[in-house]
Amino acid sequence: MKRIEGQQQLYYIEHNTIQSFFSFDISPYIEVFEFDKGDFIIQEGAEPEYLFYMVEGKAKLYVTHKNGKVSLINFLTPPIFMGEIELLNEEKYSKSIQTSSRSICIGIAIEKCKEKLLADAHFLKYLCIFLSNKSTVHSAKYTKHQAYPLENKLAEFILLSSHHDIYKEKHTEISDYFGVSYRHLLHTFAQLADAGIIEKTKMGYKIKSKEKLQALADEIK
Amino acid sequence: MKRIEGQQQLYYIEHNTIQSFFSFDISPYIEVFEFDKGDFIIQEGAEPEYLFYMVEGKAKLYVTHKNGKVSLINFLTPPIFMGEIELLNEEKYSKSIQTSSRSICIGIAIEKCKEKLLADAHFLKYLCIFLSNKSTVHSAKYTKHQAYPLENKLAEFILLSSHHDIYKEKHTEISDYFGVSYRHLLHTFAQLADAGIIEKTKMGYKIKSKEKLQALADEIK
DNA sequence: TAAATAATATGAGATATCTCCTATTATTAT
DNA sequence: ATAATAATAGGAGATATCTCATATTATTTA
Repeated sequence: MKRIEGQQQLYYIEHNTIQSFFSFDISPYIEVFEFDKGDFIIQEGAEPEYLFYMVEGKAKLYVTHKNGKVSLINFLTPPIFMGEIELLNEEKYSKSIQTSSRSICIGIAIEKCKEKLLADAHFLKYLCIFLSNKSTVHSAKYTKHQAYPLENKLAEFILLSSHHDIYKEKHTEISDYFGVSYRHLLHTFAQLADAGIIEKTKMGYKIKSKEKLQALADEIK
Repeated sequence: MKRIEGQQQLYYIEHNTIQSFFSFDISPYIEVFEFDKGDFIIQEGAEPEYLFYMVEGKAKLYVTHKNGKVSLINFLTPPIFMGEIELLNEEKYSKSIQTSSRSICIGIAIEKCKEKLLADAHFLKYLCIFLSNKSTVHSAKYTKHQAYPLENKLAEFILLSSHHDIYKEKHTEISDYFGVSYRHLLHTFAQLADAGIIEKTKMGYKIKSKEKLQALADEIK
């Protein structure tokens, strides 16, 4: 992680709509950070210092369980706020956020302007909408995940994350995301391949029948 | 469902802190409703009319899946806002809320004061905190549920919902809540009974070993 | 460039959970 | 009070998913 300053810092601030969320001048309170691939933006248990707004890159939200199991809760893509929960409550970070590619985040120093933020109706309204959407998406995902077997959820996911009919995500990551074992994920891929719906190639999995994949995905609400 | 008016209406308004969430006089916009056991406060697909604040009673939040399966997402207990998501976004209700006992809700007519609400920093701050807590709880529940077998989650639930070491919830409801089949829930109860941890009586299940139950629950993060 | 680490792959057997079926007992509505 | 409906109960067999073990192949790091 490193601070970005000067000309480059200005670039990121001006090319993003960060100011539009606030009704006061936010510039005195912001810093721009660059995170390398694999860096942690936020670490479970650490003291919150910044409200982050990711403008470039890709990250993953994790939680660690007592039994050592790690759950990948979500993929985070810009533009997105991170650490807003800790802004609202006096708590340490309860989850980790790790980049999966080089990322740029605008950081708003919490200590310096928490009070201003929490009195700004414009910002709060935006934050409410953000939180409520998050809650909707989350709740949909949750009910889905408990009501359908992996085959259906995977079909939906393959359709969403493939490019030009090629799927090439990391199995280790995706098994975490779905909260299933690596082994079972592979089983399910093999199952889809056996049914002639996808095919394994050097490049990744090739979608052979979008219709059948869609039919499986459509069984989900 | 029936409107409560006059003296009784005043009672409910004054004995609750509803005014404290707003920085303007909310009284012109509110009505008090009484719902009988089993009534729907909110129905999936209906047009949002009120932001509800439940002050008495008990309710359940449901979603219906395409495949007909119904998931009990949560138990709602006062004081709690309901329909706040639909206040923030232009959407129909996406879930149903059904009372499980006679309930009293204060309803705030959305149409009449949506704009005032969304400009009130005091209310918005409270709503942000409410939404963020909801999100935290929800996310904890979600990751828990996908990382542990029913036995552990049930142990935790029995400890939480028993009174004087007697557990007596409806199996049908609880199997929905955990998103498992009724059959499997019974299996798991039988399993705990076989292990001598609980015992079935006419009154409900009696906890024989709080320690063992706690040990099972403690395996969860 | 060798060694270490992470990701992929697959077999075998165990466990958690599901569906379908069939009875019995409470509760609710006519 | 009777019929209808909802809740409880448990058997049997299927399926989804897990754990553990073991190789092979990429990718990263010293």
